[in-house]
Amino acid sequence: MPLTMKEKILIAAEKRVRSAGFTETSFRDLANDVGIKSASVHYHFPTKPDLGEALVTRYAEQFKAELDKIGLDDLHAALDGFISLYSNAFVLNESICLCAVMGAEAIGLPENVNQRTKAFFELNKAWLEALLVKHGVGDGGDAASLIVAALEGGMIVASASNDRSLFEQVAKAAIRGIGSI
Amino acid sequence: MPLTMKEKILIAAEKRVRSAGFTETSFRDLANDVGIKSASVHYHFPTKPDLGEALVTRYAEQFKAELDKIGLDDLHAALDGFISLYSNAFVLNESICLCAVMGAEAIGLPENVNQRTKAFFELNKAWLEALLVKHGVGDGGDAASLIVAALEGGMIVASASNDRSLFEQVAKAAIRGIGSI
DNA sequence: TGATGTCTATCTATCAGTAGGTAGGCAACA
DNA sequence: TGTTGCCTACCTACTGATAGATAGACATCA
Repeated sequence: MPLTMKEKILIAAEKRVRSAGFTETSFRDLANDVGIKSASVHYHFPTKPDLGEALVTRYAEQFKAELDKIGLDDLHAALDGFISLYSNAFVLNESICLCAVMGAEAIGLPENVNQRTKAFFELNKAWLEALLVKHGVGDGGDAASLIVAALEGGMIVASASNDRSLFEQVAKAAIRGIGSI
Repeated sequence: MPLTMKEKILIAAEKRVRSAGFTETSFRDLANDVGIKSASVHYHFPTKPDLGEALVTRYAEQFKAELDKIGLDDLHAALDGFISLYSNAFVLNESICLCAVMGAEAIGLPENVNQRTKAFFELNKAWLEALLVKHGVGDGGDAASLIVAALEGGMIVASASNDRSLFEQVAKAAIRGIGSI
């Protein structure tokens, strides 16, 4: 089945938002990307908050699908898999996690978008916490929060510094610190 | 000595950028904030990259001045002082760390701004690393990177979630994890 | 079968508002 | 007199959003 126009717009929007931010992403740019006019983008997403909400919802769903593929039996393999998801989401000079961008812009963003962003972070923490509890490591909650925050923050520091190794350093340190938290 | 107009503009700009982002901050808004016209703002900061660079430079200098006030002899007191700086920088629904915002927008920002943002992160890591080394804790570098990333990321997650306690949870977990990293 | 109505997805054209930036003038002050 | 700091007035480009039209698909009904 070929992509629907709605899906094409979301793909283009994700790319732009993850590299330039939500506010900097315009309906005209997206229209150009997919080969229609900006008025037609408004047909699919009446307002910008509508677009933002759909974008984060879709991102979280895809992320969840990837999480569900990770086996939980081997603690270290699972943690490696988790970090790989973040690592793949971070391409130097191209993109960082959609929700890191949305989170940083949060204060000026519509409430419906922030709610979806919050849900993304909760999804991640819940998955991690379940994994840690299953293996009797840490107290669960705190370690999970720390890891998610460190990975998101690590992406931002590494992106601003134009140095991918900074993200990898943070990711490794986060894993190594587990158990003592 | 009363504030110079340049200083007033920087204060207004910092407030706006930290709550709404750099791209969303306009010369007109700033002019309005300080009671002059936008053309006059251009007199002090010819272009937007000029403004951004001055903004981050000033922020880093002020942060460094605060860091220098923290005594290094007591490890835990020093860590508490460090985290307080971040904690004070984070006011729910009002502002997060300037460099968290700049870092998240980094890909679409002028290079001179990114360089200053990078310098801010390096400043923080160097201070932390020196503290940890002095007390023979951790291997220094990795733990310092993890803490900075976690604090920046913690602010973003907490801001998007509209829940300040998330930041505090991350901050505590980051400190507790020290030594094992 | 053919006419009628409705829905989808797009178009053109336009709106008011705002963006960053510039030219040139004016007044205070060293 | 020259510099500083601000002004008015303007420019071009772009923003999100809307109105109104249209072509084609499909379904209902005489």
